[in-house]
Amino acid sequence: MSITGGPPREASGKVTLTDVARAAGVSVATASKALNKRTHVKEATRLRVEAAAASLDFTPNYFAQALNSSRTNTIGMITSDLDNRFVLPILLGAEDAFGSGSLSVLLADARDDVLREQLHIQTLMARKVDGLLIVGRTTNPRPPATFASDIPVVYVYAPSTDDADSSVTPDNHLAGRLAVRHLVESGRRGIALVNGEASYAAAQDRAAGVIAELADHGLELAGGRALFGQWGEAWGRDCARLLVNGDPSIDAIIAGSDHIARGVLDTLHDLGRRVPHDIAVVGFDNWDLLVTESRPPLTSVDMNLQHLGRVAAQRLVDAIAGVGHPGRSYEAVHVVGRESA
Amino acid sequence: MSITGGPPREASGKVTLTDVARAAGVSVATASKALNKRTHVKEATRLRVEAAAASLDFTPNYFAQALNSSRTNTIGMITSDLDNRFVLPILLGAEDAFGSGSLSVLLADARDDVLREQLHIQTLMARKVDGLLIVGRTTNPRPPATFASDIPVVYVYAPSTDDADSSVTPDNHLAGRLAVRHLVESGRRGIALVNGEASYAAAQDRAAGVIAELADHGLELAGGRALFGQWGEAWGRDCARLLVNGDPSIDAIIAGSDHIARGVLDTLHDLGRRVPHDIAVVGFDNWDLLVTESRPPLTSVDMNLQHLGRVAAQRLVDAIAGVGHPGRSYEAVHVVGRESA
DNA sequence: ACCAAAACCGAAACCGGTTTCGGAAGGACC
DNA sequence: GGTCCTTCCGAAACCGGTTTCGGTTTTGGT
Repeated sequence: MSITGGPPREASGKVTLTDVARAAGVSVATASKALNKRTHVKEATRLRVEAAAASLDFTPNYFAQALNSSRTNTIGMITSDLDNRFVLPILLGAEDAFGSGSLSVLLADARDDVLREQLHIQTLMARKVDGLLIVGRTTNPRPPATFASDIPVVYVYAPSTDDADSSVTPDNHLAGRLAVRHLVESGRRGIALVNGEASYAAAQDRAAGVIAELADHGLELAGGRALFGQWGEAWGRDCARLLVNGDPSIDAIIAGSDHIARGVLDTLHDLGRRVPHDIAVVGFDNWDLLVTESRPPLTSVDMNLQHLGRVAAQRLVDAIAGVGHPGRSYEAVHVVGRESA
Repeated sequence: MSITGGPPREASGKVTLTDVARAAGVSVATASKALNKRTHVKEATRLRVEAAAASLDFTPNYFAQALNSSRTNTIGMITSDLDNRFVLPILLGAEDAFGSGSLSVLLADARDDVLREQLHIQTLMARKVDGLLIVGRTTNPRPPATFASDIPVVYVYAPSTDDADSSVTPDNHLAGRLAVRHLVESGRRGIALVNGEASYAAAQDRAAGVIAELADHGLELAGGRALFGQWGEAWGRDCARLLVNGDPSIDAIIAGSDHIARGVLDTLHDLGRRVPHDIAVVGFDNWDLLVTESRPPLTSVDMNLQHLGRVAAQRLVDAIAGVGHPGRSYEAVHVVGRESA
C-alpha cells in the first residue's frame, strides 16, 4: 500500500469506516468503538475519530449495521384502507411519535384484503421490522394477523379479537355518554339518536353509551330506540323529518356522525326549527370541514384520532423495549362545544 | 466437522443460505447462483437447491443482500402535510403502483417544515432508498429539495420550481376549461366564478382556465372577474347571495371547490332558486362525501388524484431504471356529471 | 479412445460494519 | 528496577449473502 495518506477524497460517493480509521490513525475496530461510545477508549482518541468522521462526513452504512444487531429501527405500518379519512390522523399521530425517535416507518396498504395483508406482512418480515402497527378501517374487532415471528404488534382503531394482543381503539361508549351528558347538562330531556349503520361497532357502542348515560339520568331515548340507518346526509335529513314531525317533545338530536348531523341540520333549517333554541344537535368525529362552517357550527365529539395514533406508536415502542401492554385500551374522547348544542 | 448431516432444524428462527447449501449438498456459492438464476447451473442442481430452500422455508437476509448490490428496492415518500385530504388518494395510487412491483415505501411526514424535510431526507438517504417521491400540500410550485446524492426524485402535486426536475401535478387550467365547457354545452351563458384563496396556484390556474375557455366561446365572466376568497362554505354562501341578487343574468356558478359549492347550493336553496333549472352549479375535487348527497348531487371536476399518484410512482420507477422524464407533466382531469349541472 | 471446448461447481474475497480477545503501553507500588 | 494491574488498542472472526476466478467434470467431435 502507498504511504501517502492523501487528503480526504471528494467526500461524495461512499466514505467508509475504514476511511475514517485511516484518517484518524487508528484501526477500524477502535473507530467503531469510539463512534459508538463503547468500552474505554481514551477520550483523546475518541475525539480524534469523531473529528475525522465529521470532516469526511461519514455516515455508517445502515445495512452493514443492521446485518449484525437484530435491531433495524424500522417499524411496519399496515393500513386496511388508505382511502379512509379516519386513518390519516392516526397515521399522522403514529408517524409523529415514531419520527421523533429515530424510527422509520414502512407503509403498506392491504386494500382491506386478507391475502394482500398476508403478503405485505411477509415483505415487512423480510425487512426485519422491529414491530408492526396494524390500522383497521372500522372499529369492528378483527381476527389477529398470523405470521411466523414474535415481533410485537399493536392494533389500532380495529382491535384484535384476541385479548392477548395489544389493541388501541377509541372509546365509543364514552363518546355516546359524553354526547348525552353535554345535552343533559344544558337542560335537554327529549333526546333522540339518528345512528349510522348497525353493522358498525362504532354505531353500536355509541348507542349503548347514549342509552346507558340516559338511564343514569332517569331518561330514555326519545322514540324508544336508536335509529340505525346509513352514514350519510340523506339518512340524517329523512330521519330528522320523521322525528321532528312525529314527536314534539324532542329537544335534542344526537347524530351518529357529523355527516349525518349535517343532514339533520338541513332538515331543521327547512322546517324552521331553530338550532339550538328549539332543538340541539350533536355529531361525532368533529371533522373540521363539516362542523366549523355548518349553520350553526356543530357541537361534536372528537375521537382524538391523532392521539390514538400516538398512543399506539408509544405502545409499540414500549413493546419493542420489552414492556408490553396486552389487552385493549379504550382511549378517551372529548366534546367540542360549538353553537349547535 | 461431524459427518451427520442431521435433519432440518426446527425451521423457525433463522435459516441461512449455508443451511440450504448443506441440505442440497452444494456450496453456498452454487446455492446463491441457483436461487438467483445466475450463470449456468445445471437444471438438476438448481431444482435440488430450490427444493431445499423451500423445505427449510429460507428467506434471504434482506440486509446481507442490500449490503452488496446498491439496489434496496425501497423508495422514500415525503409528505408535506399528512393531515391533508388531498394526499391520501395520491398516497394510495403511489403505494398501489409500487406495491404491485416489490418496492417497499418508507413514509415520512415533514409537517410542512423545511428543516424537518431536510432531516427526513437525510434519514432516507442513510437507508439508501432507490428514489424519492415528494408530495406537496398545494399545487403551488416549491423550491427543489437539496441533498448530496443523485437518486431520482419526483415531485407530486406541488411541482418543483426547477424545470429540470420531474414533477407531476393536476391540470388545473384544464379543470377550469372543462367546467366551462360542460356548462356552455348545456346552454349556459351567464357564468360566474366563486373562487378560493388567491394565494393558491390551484385557484389561479382554474380561474385562468375558466376565462380562457369562456373567451373561446366569445363569453366573459359574469361580474367581470373571478371572486377570490376563502375555501370554505361560508364564502360560498355569502358570495352566491351577492351574485344572484346583483346580476339576474347569471345562470351558472362555478365554485372553486366542492366545499364552496356546498355553500353556494345552500344559498340558492334558501333563496328559492332551483338547481339546475334556474342556476347550474359546478364544483372542483369531486369529493364523495360532499357531492353525492348534496341537494341536488353536485357536478364536479375530478382531479384524478389517485391516477396522479400512480403516474408519479411510475415515473419514479422509470427514472430508477434509467429513463427519466424531466419537466412538469400536467395530468388530465375530468368532469363527473350529476344533477346540479 | 482422445482432446479441446463448454459447462458446472466451490474456495475465497468482499460488502461495511461490530465484537471478541489477546497483547502492548503506561502507571502504581514495593 | 521489577512485578502486577489497568487501560487502550488492533488483528481477526463474524453477520449473510454475492461475485470472481480457477479447477474439475462433461460433452462433442473425430
